[in-house]
Amino acid sequence: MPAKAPAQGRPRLAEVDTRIVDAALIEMKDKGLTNLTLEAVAARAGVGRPTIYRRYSNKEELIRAVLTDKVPKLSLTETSDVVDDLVSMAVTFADQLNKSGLLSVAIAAHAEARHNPVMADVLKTDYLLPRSQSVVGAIERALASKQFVQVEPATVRDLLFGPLIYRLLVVGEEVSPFGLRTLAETALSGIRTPGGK
Amino acid sequence: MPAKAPAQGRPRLAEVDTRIVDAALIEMKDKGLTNLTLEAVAARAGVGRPTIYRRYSNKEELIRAVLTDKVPKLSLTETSDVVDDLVSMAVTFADQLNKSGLLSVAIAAHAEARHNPVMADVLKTDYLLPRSQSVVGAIERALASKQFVQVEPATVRDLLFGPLIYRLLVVGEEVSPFGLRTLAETALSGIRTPGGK
Amino acid sequence: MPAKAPAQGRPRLAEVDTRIVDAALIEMKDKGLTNLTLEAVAARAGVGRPTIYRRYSNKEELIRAVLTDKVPKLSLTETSDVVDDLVSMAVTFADQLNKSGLLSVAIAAHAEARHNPVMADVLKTDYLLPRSQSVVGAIERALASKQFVQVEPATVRDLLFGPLIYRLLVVGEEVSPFGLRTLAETALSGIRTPGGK
Amino acid sequence: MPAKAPAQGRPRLAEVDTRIVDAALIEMKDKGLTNLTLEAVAARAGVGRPTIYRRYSNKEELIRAVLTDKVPKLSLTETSDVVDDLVSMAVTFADQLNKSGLLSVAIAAHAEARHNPVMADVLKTDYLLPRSQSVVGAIERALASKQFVQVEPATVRDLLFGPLIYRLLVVGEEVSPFGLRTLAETALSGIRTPGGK
DNA sequence: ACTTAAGCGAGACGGTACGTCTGGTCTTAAG
DNA sequence: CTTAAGACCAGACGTACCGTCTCGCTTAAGT
Repeated sequence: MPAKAPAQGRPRLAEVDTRIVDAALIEMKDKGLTNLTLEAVAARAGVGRPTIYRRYSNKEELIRAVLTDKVPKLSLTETSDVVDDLVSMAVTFADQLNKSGLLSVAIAAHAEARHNPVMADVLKTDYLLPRSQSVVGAIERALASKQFVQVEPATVRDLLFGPLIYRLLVVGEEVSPFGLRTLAETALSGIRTPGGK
Repeated sequence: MPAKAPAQGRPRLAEVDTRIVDAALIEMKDKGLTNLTLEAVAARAGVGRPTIYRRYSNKEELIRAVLTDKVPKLSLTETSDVVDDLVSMAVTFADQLNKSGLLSVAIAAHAEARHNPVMADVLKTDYLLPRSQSVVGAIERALASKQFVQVEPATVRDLLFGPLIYRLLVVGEEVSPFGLRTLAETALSGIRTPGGK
Repeated sequence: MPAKAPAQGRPRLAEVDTRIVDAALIEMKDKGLTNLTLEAVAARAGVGRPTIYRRYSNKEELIRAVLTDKVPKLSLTETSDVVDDLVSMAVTFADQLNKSGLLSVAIAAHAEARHNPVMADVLKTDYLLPRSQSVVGAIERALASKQFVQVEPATVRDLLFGPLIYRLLVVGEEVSPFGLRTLAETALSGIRTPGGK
Repeated sequence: MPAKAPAQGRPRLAEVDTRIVDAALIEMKDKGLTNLTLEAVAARAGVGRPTIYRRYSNKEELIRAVLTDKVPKLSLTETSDVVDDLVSMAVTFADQLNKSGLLSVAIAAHAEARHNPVMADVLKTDYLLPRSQSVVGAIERALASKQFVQVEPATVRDLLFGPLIYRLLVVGEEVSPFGLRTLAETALSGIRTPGGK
């Protein structure tokens, strides 16, 4: 979300907002976070550099906006099988993240966050927090319905997302959604209660 | 490994090699890959910038050298319990990687590799390949001894490392080796054969 | 004269132009053309290095600007005595050139021009051409008024400036304007018509 | 003249001396003093850079050597006409200097000397001093024989060399020895005694 | 309808880092 | 001790971006 415009004067063009974020996304996918230049973003968006800075006070803020706007939401379809809901959510998310080209951006942002408090805050506030709602809810529902043996919710989260992200990151592009689903199911199989459906 | 020096003329000082790589490691941990400057590396190493370029033709090559030299080797202790060997190896590796500050460097390198064929090659050649030997060997031994149900070796790898890396990356610093071990064991529990010790 | 700024965008600060050329002049006098560094010019002018390159694409262009802006014009006072006008002009010019510290710069530029077509063009276009107007005019007036025996204008020019420049160059700093005047008059005495006033 | 070699050990190759100075001369003519690099001299001479530094402690010393070795001596042919001897000497010298390509080197050295005491000393000691012997002698003989009106010897020198050097420097390459002679004779004509031959 | 505050593209500005080149010094192996 | 080769530190080169700052112009909202 860009910094908000003052009330007076000419209003900002909404179209410019989207041109900037779209251009930034393409540039990130092309060049990576390291080699991302606002100059190229501005050129691709057909915009002056100050027009970007008017909205985002620095590169981090722009990255934040891209992550916020473009990373897929976690879509939770609630069926009778709680565990299957979890798996579907995680697989869909990982696959979309990978296909959209944002996987590497998100991962690079996490790495950057280690040395960069601003980026850490960006991630926590705009990336993880809004997404953890769905995940934690679904996990707690699964735990409550005794689908899982007694484990920490964080453990479920790590078993669910860890292998998916790791495989996508290490292997590269070509991973089928089916393979991902199998992997996620296998990862969770160790903590499923024997009687669970 | 730096570009090799010619046979003739004054030989390169080995000490300079190590000063450069050590300084680079510290700078990476301090600033992150994105904000790594060879100027700062040179200053910290007490070396002229051209002396770095004599060894590494660009930033990527230097990062390659750091990853090659400084990322811990996978130390495999062979006991009677093959699965425990695997877990120990992975936990030790992940913990060392995290504690040494190289986790974020390695992860950022993976993200970078998505857009940068040179970096992709660096990772494949100098990072993954030499380490996969031990892992693949141990996994195949575990499979052969029927400790695991019949799965792809890659699945074992992803279940083993995925959750560990994911947790360290997402959570941040403070994860105890004990917590890591529990996580890894839980991840593998789903593919262990019932009768296996 | 700096490369002209585009019409659009923020206009260049005229003050920066003068700060750069003034700083360059001081540096040239201090260090000589050989040891002139744009880094030092930029520092003295309180300006970033790219700001200089925006105006002058290289060192030669900057030197051209200094020669164009700072070398004294030939001031011709027209009295009844045409020859005295010539002498005054030459002596004043040589003395100012020497005192301003630009003598060595101009001479070094001439030497450089032997190997450097760009510099040769700089000299011809910005240094000699605009100054030759006055000289040629005055010489032709002197020839027309029969003050001189019949000689080439170029001969007059060389007799007039040659000894002055040579003395200043070879001897060094301390030459009085009076000595210069005597020298110039002596040089021309050989071509003056006997009856001439 | 290079710094003298120690008595002990392997003697220096005399051939290396000449290869260096010859290469330096060619490079100077090609590139000018400003762009002269010892690297290029060494390469052209087929010699290591330290081999040059062993003989000449810096660039100035090498230039000194070239000026000393390669600038033509003033050859004074003593005939009955003292003034004609002077003119011949000056014209021959200027013409050779020009044709050898060393004119610009010598001039650049003079300009450099303004800011560089070492170069000033080089010129005074190795260039001007050994040559002024002949000139001063010839001038004093001319003065003694009443060929000239009473003037300073320095004035004669400046009238003689000034116009020649100036013309060669300003005009460029194509000046005939005959034109030079005429110019020199004209310059001196103003101080010749009426009765002189 | 007219003022006014801000948006906008372009590009200047002081900096910082890049990757390269040279200067003068030093170190090696071979002679 | 000399030689050719080449490493070493230092520092300048010309270029690319950064984040900020004007400029001339356009565009709404509020008088």
